[in-house]
Amino acid sequence: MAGVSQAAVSRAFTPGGRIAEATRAKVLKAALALKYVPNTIARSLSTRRSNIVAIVIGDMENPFYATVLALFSRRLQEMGKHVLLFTLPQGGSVDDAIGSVLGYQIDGLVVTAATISSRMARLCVQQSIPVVLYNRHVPGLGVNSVCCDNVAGGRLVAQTLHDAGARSFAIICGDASTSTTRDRIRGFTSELAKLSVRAKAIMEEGGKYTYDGGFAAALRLLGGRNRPDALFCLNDIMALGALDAIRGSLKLKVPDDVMLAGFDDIPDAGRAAYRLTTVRQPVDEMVEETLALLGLQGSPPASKPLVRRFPGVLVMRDTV
Amino acid sequence: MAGVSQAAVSRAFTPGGRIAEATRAKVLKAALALKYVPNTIARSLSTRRSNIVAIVIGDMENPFYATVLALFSRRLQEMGKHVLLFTLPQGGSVDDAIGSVLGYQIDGLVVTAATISSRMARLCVQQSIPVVLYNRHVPGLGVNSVCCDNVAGGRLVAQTLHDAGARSFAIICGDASTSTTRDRIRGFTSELAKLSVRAKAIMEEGGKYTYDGGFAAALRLLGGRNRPDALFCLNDIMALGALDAIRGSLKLKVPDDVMLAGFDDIPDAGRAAYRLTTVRQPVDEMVEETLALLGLQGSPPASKPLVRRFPGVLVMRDTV
DNA sequence: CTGAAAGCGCTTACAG
DNA sequence: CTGAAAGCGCTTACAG
Repeated sequence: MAGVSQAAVSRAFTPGGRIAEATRAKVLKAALALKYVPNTIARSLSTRRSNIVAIVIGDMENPFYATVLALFSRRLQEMGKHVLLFTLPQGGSVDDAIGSVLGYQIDGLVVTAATISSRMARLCVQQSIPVVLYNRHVPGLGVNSVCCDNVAGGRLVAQTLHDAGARSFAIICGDASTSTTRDRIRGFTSELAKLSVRAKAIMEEGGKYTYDGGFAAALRLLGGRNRPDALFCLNDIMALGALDAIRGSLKLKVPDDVMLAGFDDIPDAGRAAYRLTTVRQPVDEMVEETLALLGLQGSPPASKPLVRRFPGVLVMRDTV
Repeated sequence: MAGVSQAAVSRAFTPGGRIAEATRAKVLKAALALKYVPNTIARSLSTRRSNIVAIVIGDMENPFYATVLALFSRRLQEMGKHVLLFTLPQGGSVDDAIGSVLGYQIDGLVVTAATISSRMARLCVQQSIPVVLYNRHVPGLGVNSVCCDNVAGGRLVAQTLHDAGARSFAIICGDASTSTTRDRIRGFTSELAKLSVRAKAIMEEGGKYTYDGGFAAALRLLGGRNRPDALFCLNDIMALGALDAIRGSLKLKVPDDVMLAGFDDIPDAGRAAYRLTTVRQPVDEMVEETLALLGLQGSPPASKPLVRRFPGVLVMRDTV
């Protein structure tokens, strides 16, 4: 209809393509009339780049990751990338979800609230797909990591609680196999050790990193006698559950009867109903760094696997 | 390496492909050794199906849509589909986001918390891409809709509030141009009219469908004299904001000083800190119906645009 | 600036 | 059950 070659049409749709303005105009006009839309799939096959970044989210129930997803999505779209989303069933394996995605010639892979097997990591490296683990670090996996400095965050909480007068403590934790869990606990307990709090004065309960888990853990921890002065919830969503249990079911006062701190700083945490003292993760910077490691910010993707840690900042509110 | 043709390899990777088990085994073994993964892009080009469903989310800040997204994502993955995610910048146009996606030969498009232009709708129809508007209805657009029965939901709230003794009312609403907004208001006011509440006894304030908007609207509505007996917040996230404003800033008691109801039933609504009376949307059924309309549930996609409305159910909690 | 042609990596009638 | 070959709809050196 425009009377030009296939190559010319291709150039007309390529930003910066070597084509006369007049020709481009003709092509675009015809395209409009014909409602022609270039086939992205064919383009990808030809160029060997899909313009797709895959994001795996391990825990969509946690508002923290919903926020992170929204951020990634917005930035990636601004950069002209498309995002392929994978959510994991509770305890589901990333490998299953990802296996199929390797065929997409994706430009990058970000994995949050989950890890990948070393086999999968090797496959990605081999296909030279840059991958970054967001909020998790697995030494020796050979992929990039972007994390909050969880050890330092744990220390911060310990200091804060101790400064506020707490001398006996409990931790409500989640999946103990993750680096996130271990690092936050380590920072917390090692700092308390420095402050000469004996390890046996620190209880521990599992809260599954969920609201309900935090709720139940608080009940177990504070229901009997021998109540600790302060609770460190390893993430905010568990802290909300704990707070609701403490105030609603246990009828205790926070921070008078028991103090409590979380980690993440999700939107809920700052609201009047909770006003949770917590450690804020600098998510904006962390997202940007992730994009950089993916090679999406001008500079090429890291050749050696890098791990970036960002300091969290303590947000003082009303639960300590 | 397996000593077979390209066609045989293809068949080996096709579930139900006509190939001898022994041959398939040979191919798979070689593939493993070579770390070969079939190129999905090429496959799509060849079959003209991408196995991709695109989801557009207008408002990722609202936990309700995060929940909906999680549901869609899970179900779609179970069905072997991949999901391409588009999030809209505040007030951003779907058309921009979607324009590029038409090239993906997607199997379907679901649009939530947003609408598409009639031009875009026509393009989709023309490319025979099934589209369903989730939680929105635009008469004459020519695409499917899956909605909560918002008019009936509004009525339900009106009855509930009136039964509880309220005689003067206020609505905290969002974007007035959406069907969702109009329908909920219409149901609410028409039911009140039946109960002989005069329209002028119903105030209205904008809350932008956000927490902060609801918070500010509650302040405006209840800050002065002439306080209404009850508030209908058109969605839950605004209701949470309103509740926090009422209890935290205005120091009023709910439901004694003022009653309040929301819409959606997001996870927060049921928690001890809020215990919000609201209308629950039957999201599971709505998601399944959406998938069915997309032609993903065995039956083919609807040939005529359909609109499905699902009744919401009133969840009585502590704010009425 | 423009076009002819090869090639991206699959799938799938068609024969055998 | 298996293979040779055409075709999916683009892009991109290569010539001109």
